[in-house]
Amino acid sequence: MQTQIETPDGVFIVTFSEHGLTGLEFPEVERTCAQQRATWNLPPKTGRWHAMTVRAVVDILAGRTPTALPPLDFSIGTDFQKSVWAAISQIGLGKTQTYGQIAASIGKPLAVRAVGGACGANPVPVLVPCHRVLPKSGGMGGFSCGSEWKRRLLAREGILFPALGAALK
DNA sequence: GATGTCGACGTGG
DNA sequence: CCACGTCGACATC
Repeated sequence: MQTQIETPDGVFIVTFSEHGLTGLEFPEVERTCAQQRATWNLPPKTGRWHAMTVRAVVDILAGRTPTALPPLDFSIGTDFQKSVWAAISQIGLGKTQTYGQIAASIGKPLAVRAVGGACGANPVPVLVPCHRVLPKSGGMGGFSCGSEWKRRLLAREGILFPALGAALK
């Protein structure tokens, strides 16, 4: 089940399963009306999730900690990915972790690169703040949805990015 | 010090 | 196999 949510930053597209939120996409250049699916069309349960998602995303975009999150359905991921995502979800707003720290926190200090992979596979960016995971070296690392978004998200949380000109020291 | 190469990890193509 | 949203160690200038 797919629907959209509107924010000051554009229209995001979210996908729900029986158990919760399974996907979230950034506003893209392509914005066809084909996906128009009014919320009134959704089952009550999903409608509520939708409302929660809207509020959560808007809050985060505004740099505030969301009061409530919809249930997230990670069942689509592998065990490894689930543990990575769980670890990432615990990063507080305005804080950051390195890929290495995430790897260590799930008991696989060497699987750093694999963490990067799991981040990229994260179906629910923003809510699972994969953008708060930075390379130890100080750069910004990559971002599947476009590094521009990563930078913007971080900026909203008060993490002005040194890179992109200014050195990281 | 400043670079360069390499191995380790899980997933998907 | 190979390529990634990496890191740290070690080898060489």
